Amino acid sequence: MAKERDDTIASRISRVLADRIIRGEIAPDARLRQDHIAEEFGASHVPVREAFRRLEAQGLAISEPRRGVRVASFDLKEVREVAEMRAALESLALKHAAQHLTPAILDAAEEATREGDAAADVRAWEEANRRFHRLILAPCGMVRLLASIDDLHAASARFLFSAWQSGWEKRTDHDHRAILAALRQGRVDEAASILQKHVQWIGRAPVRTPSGVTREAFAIVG
Amino acid sequence: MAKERDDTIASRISRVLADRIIRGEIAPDARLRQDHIAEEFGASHVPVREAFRRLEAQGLAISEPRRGVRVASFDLKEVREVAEMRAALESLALKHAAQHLTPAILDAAEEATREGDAAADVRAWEEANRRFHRLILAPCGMVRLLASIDDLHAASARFLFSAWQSGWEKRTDHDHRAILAALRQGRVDEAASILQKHVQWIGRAPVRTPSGVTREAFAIVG
DNA sequence: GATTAAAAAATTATCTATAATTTTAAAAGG
DNA sequence: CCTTTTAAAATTATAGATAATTTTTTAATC
Repeated sequence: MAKERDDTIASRISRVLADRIIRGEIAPDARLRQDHIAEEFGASHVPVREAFRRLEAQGLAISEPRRGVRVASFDLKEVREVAEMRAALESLALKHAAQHLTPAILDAAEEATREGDAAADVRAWEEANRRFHRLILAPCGMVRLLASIDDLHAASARFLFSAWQSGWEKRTDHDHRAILAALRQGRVDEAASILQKHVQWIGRAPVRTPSGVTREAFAIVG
Repeated sequence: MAKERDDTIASRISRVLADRIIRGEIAPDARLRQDHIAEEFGASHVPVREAFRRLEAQGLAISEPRRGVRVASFDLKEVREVAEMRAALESLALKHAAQHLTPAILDAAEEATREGDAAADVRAWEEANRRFHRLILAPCGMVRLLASIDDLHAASARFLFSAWQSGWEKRTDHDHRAILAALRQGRVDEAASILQKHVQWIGRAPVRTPSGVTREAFAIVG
């Protein structure tokens, strides 16, 4: 088994912290204390601080000089912002990816859609959904664009896990199928157009806060 | 004058290095040696390493574990990629900014256009051009989107300075004026459409390499 | 009892020092 | 003379220590 990756301690810490923030294990506005994290990972704070800079760049943490780092908070406005950015960038990526899509890739994407439909919880659905998008977009081969889209997907997942802490109901993803159908027939613009609307669909879910109040939470569900 | 900003040594170093990379003072693929940089700034390598992580996130540097950091190289493909990303994101920003644009802002943008037309060298033109774009886009108030656009502008500037090391010729920016005219008349979609084509316009310039060979360089000139 | 002031504790930002790795230079062999 | 091997220098990555700042706690005052 691959025990040691060729990566640094800092990148490992940033990956684990990013994951925790996305999954909501660390709450928005919670402080990220470098010494505590360093101790947990059996490292010094130097790599921890480097990890912080990366989380900052990904929009997952906010750093204030001399006052430390805290988990970035978010609101409906930012959910909308991420949705629109995803719509713009993913449709761009799809237009370039289209010509490189093979039947095998489209089949894999269809399989991912089926897995998403069958998913029993949010986490499984998110994984399958992200895989679908990655599959049809990656062939564009635009490194920078794909990196930006990945960061936006991380933000999306965070919104989603925050809104649907529990109670996921299965549903058939008609958009994904319509996108695949259009791509199979070479109707690229139509596929991009469906994708654009698809990722802008914002779902609502009731959320019980610790204080017992029930408020409404929003998230991108595409 | 403001002697000390409320920011950290790491952010100061990252800003200075970013500037140098953008201006082409440090060549693509050149190694960034942490101890040397630390010494130059009278600091230790801890803040230097933090600065590296930020440059990495901005796409200005590439880090390979245990092998150090080097200035990111780029090619025509990436110039195109950045142009397309800018087209997608800037038109999105403009659509949202439009409703918040005031006559004062549009006048300031027109002034920036005039300054760009009158610019004697690339650097002055780039500064004015970036100001124009910032002015008409910032009112969208979408923090994340604007941050992404800023990073893309940095990349654009780098391409530009690399291509036009010398020999800038003045030209009247008809696109900027057409965009302003459309915005003044409330024709937002038309303005966004012109902007979209505008930033995808890729200019060509002959460049003499150190070895004496003359090749063609490409850059976004919008 | 709430508010302000002072002291203590915790935390950040940075530097100096050390081990591990990579790059460069030199030497040996074909 | 070119290739491979070995040794030296440079460089990265990390740890441990220290000064400065912020936060928390405790005490004092209104």
